[in-house]
Formats: sequence, C-alpha cells, structure tokens
Amino acid sequence: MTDSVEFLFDAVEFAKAIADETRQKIMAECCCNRLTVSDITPRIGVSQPTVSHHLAILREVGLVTAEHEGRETFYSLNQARITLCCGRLMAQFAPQQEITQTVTQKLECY
Amino acid sequence: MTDSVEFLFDAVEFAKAIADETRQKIMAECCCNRLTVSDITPRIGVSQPTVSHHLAILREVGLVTAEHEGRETFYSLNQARITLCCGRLMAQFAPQQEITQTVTQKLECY
DNA sequence: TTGACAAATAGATGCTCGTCTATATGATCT
DNA sequence: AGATCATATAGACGAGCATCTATTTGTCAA
Repeated sequence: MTDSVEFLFDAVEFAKAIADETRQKIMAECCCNRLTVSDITPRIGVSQPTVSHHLAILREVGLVTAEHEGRETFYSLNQARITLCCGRLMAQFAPQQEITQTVTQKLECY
Repeated sequence: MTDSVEFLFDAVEFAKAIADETRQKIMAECCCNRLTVSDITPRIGVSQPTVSHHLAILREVGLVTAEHEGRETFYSLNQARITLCCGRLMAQFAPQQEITQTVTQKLECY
C-alpha cells in the first residue's frame, strides 16, 4: 500500500529534495513518527512557516504523507518511497555493484 | 579496494553533491567509463571549467576517482561509494523497510 | 459569533551556487 | 626554449532558494 505509483522517479528531483539540512532534520523527526507542524517546529529551530515550506517540498516529491484531522495535519515520513528512490539511484549509478550485503538488515526504529 | 574509508558519510553532503543535473550527467557518463575532462565536456554541453568544477565537487565527496596520466586526468564513477551512501541513506531514513526485493539485481553496464 | 489556535501563503531579503570568460599551471613535443 | 594541449583556478554575474515577518485561511470551543 505504498503511494509511490503516483510519483515518477527523477534522480535530480529526489536529490534536491533531500539536499538540505533542515529538511533532513524534519525527515528524521517524522521517521516512525506522526507529527504536526507545531510538534516539529520547536525541535528544528526554525520558524513555523519555514517548516511548512519544507514539508510542502517533501510532500511534492512523495517523501512525506499528510493526514488532515480537524485543524491539525499529521506528517509522516514515507519510508517506502525512500527505499524506492535509493534503489533507483543505485540501479542508475552503481549497476555493477553487488549491494545485497550492504542493505539486507531490517533495522528497528530507534 | 574501495577508498570509501577515506570519506565520512554525511547524508546532506552526499545529497548536495548529486543534487544537480549537470553533475548527474557527468556521473552517468563516467559510469563504467574512464574519461578525461575533454571527453566529458562536449557530451554535457557546458564549458570545460564548469566540468572541472563539478568534477572537483564529486571528487571531494568521493563519488569519482581521478587518475593522472601525463597531461590527462581520467575520471571514473566510484560505484562502491554510491552503493554505500545509498545504503546509509536507507538505513537512516527507512529503517523499517524490507529492501531486499528492491535492490537484489546486479545489472550489467549499458 | 467571537476568540483562539493550526497551518499555509505572500512578499522581502540575503546567501549559495552554477555558469561563464579569462588566466594560470602543468605536461608533452619539436 | 617555445609552442601546444589538458586541466585547474580566479573572479564576476545571475538565478534559485532558505529564511524571516506579516497576513490569510480554516477549524474548533465558549
């Protein structure tokens, strides 16, 4: 039940989306968590509009999902999408690599 | 014989390095190829200094290797490094995903 | 319905970065 | 040594972007 089908994969688009420290902090917070903008803002150290702005960017490329509930919106990291993008990236730029040993572990959330 | 040990992994640094269309074009050209700046320049459609500039960025994060031979320098994509970075990225942001099915194939170079 | 809260949007600002031309550095050949 | 070729560096310029404050839109409670 991944919604990754809605999004085409573009390696440049994906890389740009994650190529920002603030966005990666937000991604880390939303990993295995379901958080509102108000939850995220104090943890990141930027203003509320800035958090909204970054969440919009992440949402546009499918890296986070948004669920509206009343006046709150819960954001979560789309791990399936990340796995897919990283897999494509490897297939594109590391076609001769044996990668099984690198990524076989299934880690638990910290 | 990967030189990935020389480089620490920083997810933001890695993402920024590949977050540019020109750099990804260069990476694609250097994938399974050993090319000079002069080889790459006409294929990419930017000036020679621009190619040198982007190769320097890719070299700094270990994504390409440079081998000097006389007055030429041959660049190659470091596939092992890419595999490692993508694996770390997944471990960091997709810890709950089973990823074996996504990346088990070993593709041949096109 | 009014007030309070949550999130998004608008607009401005400053910095980063990709690109170029011009030049420097380094190597090979005659 | 001088000429030529390959690459790197310097400096300038313009576009994109991350951030902020101010405001708007939308939702709930009293």
